[in-house]
Amino acid sequence: MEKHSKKRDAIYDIICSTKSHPSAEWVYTQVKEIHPDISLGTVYRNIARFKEEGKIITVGVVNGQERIDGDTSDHCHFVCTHCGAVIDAGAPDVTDTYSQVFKDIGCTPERHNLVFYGRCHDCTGKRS
Amino acid sequence: MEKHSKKRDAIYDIICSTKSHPSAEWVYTQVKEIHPDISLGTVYRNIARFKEEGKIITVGVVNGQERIDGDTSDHCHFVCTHCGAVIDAGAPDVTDTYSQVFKDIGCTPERHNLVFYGRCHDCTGKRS
DNA sequence: TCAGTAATAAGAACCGTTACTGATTTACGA
DNA sequence: TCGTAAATCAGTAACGGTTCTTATTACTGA
Repeated sequence: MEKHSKKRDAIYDIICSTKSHPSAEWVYTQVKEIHPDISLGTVYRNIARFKEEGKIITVGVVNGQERIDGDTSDHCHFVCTHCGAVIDAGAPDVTDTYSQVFKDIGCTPERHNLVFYGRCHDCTGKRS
Repeated sequence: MEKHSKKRDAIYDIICSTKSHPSAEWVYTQVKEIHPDISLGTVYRNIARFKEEGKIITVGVVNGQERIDGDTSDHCHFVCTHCGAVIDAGAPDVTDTYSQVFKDIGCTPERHNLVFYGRCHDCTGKRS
């Protein structure tokens, strides 16, 4: 019997309504506009729950903060090393390429994460 | 003019002499056997330096700890979600596949990181 | 030897995240 | 619409990996 929670729904809605691949902190500030009494712990707790339920995925850690994605479809990401933006970058099909490799080392891959690093469109050409 | 440092050399040697893709903590305990007065801060500082110099790369964050690799050649990794082991998994050739994607979104990738997750050979079939 | 500079040890500070506790909200049957 | 139990939450303390600070030490060239 899964109980519903307005705050949990709000957290999930905000995660799914953005393509910015947000951090917990960002989600927290956004939910706070709707539920000013929300706690950062609630955001973390529900993000962990969504991950366990497979409703969201983690993109990776950028500048020490974990970034999440409400889009669980098979796709990879581009991380700007200058401004920290995380951008969708299409769907890979690399698993087949590596099937023999994993047979050799006896590993059973369940998922993978392909991340490119570089400068995003806005940061290309910037000085510092 | 790069100055000589026995401890820095020891840190680098240990990183390069293992294929375990260690954490800073692991490197610290290893260097401590040679230099008992080594400081954890020194390990972190020199790891950061090696990264800047391009002498090592970071594999990713496993269980909250950053894992590094002295092998800077083009290859990807397998992370065991059960025991946390990081294993080399051959060389990818995915950049070409994505060249058009990056033209579309205007990003200039410099490097990438492909990580597979699952159970390693030893952990396949284990219960908990 | 000496001055100047880089590297270091020790530990405090930092910061994202997690755990805990008591209060509040939710689902659901009466 | 109530009452009740379980789920959820706010607030906050604690945790742990990493970074920063400061005093000290080691190295280099003169």
